[in-house]
Amino acid sequence: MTQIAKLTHVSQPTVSRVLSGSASVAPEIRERVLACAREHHYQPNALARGLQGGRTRLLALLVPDVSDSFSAVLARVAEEEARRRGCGVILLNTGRQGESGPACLETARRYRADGALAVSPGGSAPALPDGGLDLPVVAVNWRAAGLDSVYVDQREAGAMVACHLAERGYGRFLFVGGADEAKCAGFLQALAGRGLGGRTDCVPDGDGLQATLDTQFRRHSARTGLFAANDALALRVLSILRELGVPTPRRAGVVGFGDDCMGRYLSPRLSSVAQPVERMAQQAVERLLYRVEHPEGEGVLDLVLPAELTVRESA
Amino acid sequence: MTQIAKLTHVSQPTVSRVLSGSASVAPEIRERVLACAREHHYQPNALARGLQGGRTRLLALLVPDVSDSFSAVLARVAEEEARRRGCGVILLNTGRQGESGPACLETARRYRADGALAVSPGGSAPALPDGGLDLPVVAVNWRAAGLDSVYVDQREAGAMVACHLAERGYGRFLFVGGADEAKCAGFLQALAGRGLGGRTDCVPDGDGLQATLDTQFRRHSARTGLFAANDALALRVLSILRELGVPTPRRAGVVGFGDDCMGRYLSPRLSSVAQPVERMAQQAVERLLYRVEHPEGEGVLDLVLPAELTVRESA
DNA sequence: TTGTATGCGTTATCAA
DNA sequence: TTGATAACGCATACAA
Repeated sequence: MTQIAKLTHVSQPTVSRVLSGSASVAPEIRERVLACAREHHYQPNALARGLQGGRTRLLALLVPDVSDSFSAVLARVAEEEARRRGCGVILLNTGRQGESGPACLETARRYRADGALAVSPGGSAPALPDGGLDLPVVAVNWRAAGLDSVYVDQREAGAMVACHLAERGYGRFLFVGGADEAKCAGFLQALAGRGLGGRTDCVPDGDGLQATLDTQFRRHSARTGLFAANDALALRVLSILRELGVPTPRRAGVVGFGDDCMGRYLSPRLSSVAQPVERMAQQAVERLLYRVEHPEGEGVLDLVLPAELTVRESA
Repeated sequence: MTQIAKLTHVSQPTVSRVLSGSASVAPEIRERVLACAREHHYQPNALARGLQGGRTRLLALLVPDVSDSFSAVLARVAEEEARRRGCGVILLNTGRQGESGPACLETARRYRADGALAVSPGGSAPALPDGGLDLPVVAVNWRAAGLDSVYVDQREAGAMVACHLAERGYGRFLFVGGADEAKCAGFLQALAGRGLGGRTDCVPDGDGLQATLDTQFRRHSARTGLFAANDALALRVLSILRELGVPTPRRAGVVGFGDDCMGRYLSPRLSSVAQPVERMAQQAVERLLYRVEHPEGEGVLDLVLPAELTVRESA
């Protein structure tokens, strides 16, 4: 700006006023300054702006691992939306167990991010520090007490899957994944509600999965509906069932979660719970920026978006 | 720092010297300052640092779309590596055709990023501006003339696939994807080199894919080897072949690229070209930081990493 | 409508 | 070893 000021024979603040449009400037001066700025490819220094004003127009995106497909889509949409609104996004991987969470938050704070979008590892644990946050945070895909949250109700999603499988005539049910997940609870609860509680089981992900499923299918002859915690896991399950010679969906029905593994091109085409990731990302960014602009706003957003069960062939 | 200076009865520059370790300070003062800084959860202001020194310790990551699996993995590894070295990463989606490239670069420049990692849309087109860059850039996954580049040789990968398919006894060959891609050229060239040039064809991705493949398999009875430009496309191809009743891998062999769609859990398990994404990311970050620290360094890095063909059942 | 002066939080340069 | 002072690029308060 100082450069441009000299070249156009005005003061630096005047250049600032022209470029930021913060005050009215004589038309001829305005033109002269704008022309000069363009000619010299002037780009405002966001660091200086952030230092002077309180606002950096930088948003932190905290995800356990961007390379999982939910986070990846979230990252794309959130960044695009943020950029559309003049903000930059600083990406931070907190680790699958949230182990790098503290280090990530430190980084976000060093750059004085105006706010943060936070996806929780495991979909429910915090990964946020003990002390109160000193910047606005919107929780994405989990419900954080006292924090704005945008998420789908995984309990309900689990229940939805349970109903679907029950209606399809499966008489036994397996949840594949962490027993502590909300969708597992919803799944089991809904089945119990239908008097099917005794016919359910929960099998953990891991190397022993094939053996576990083998045992299950040897022991029980009933048609079994399986709900996998995510699509990648659902693929493994399908693969295992194939090896075990269990016909799908006749003997075993499989439903995935996330609808992100190209399910419609598999064989059998994978039924899966689809989440409105794009909408979550947009809503989260919108809310975050609202918070940034209205620091003393009250009330906590609790936005529950609906998941949809995409029924294909696998169940 | 000014705060801490007052509380510890020293000057602000002394606090700076303690916290940045840039000069020696009397042990007792050092301890006092450090204790005070910890107590008050002091975090250095990266904006001020960036403004004063020339370095922001901010890296820009330019990808066409973080939600494609290559970019997603790259983003994770690059960010982790960057953070390990004290740098933040600002994420920018340039668009599948690179349409937002200019806007992204502007953003990167506004934040005075020390350098950028750039993945090209389409794997070969630039997405970089006409004028010379004013910041160090490392091209990832494509070879950029005059720029440090880290990539796998897609021509060679294509040739590798061609050899594999030929050896497996396929007598006709199809590349599915953009005919302008390097791997397509390598694929066709290798086949021509084996005297099989007349038995090849290139079919574009798109809605007409099923019809095109149908025609191909009606017209030619030879066993056909197909090479898909990426794994997602390979899945579609497998799905189409299934509908067409073409047995895989007997009548048609399919090889994907990227090895990212859980190929080992499909049926048939997908053979695919695996890329060393992690190594590319690490090497790229390392080189970029080297450039940042040695601005006048000469020579251009041209690091070609080997791709590997993971042979499974589909071909 | 414009210019002068000041401050944002750091690091660097100089003296003491 | 320490402190006073300036500078980075910008926005704002105030005066003209």
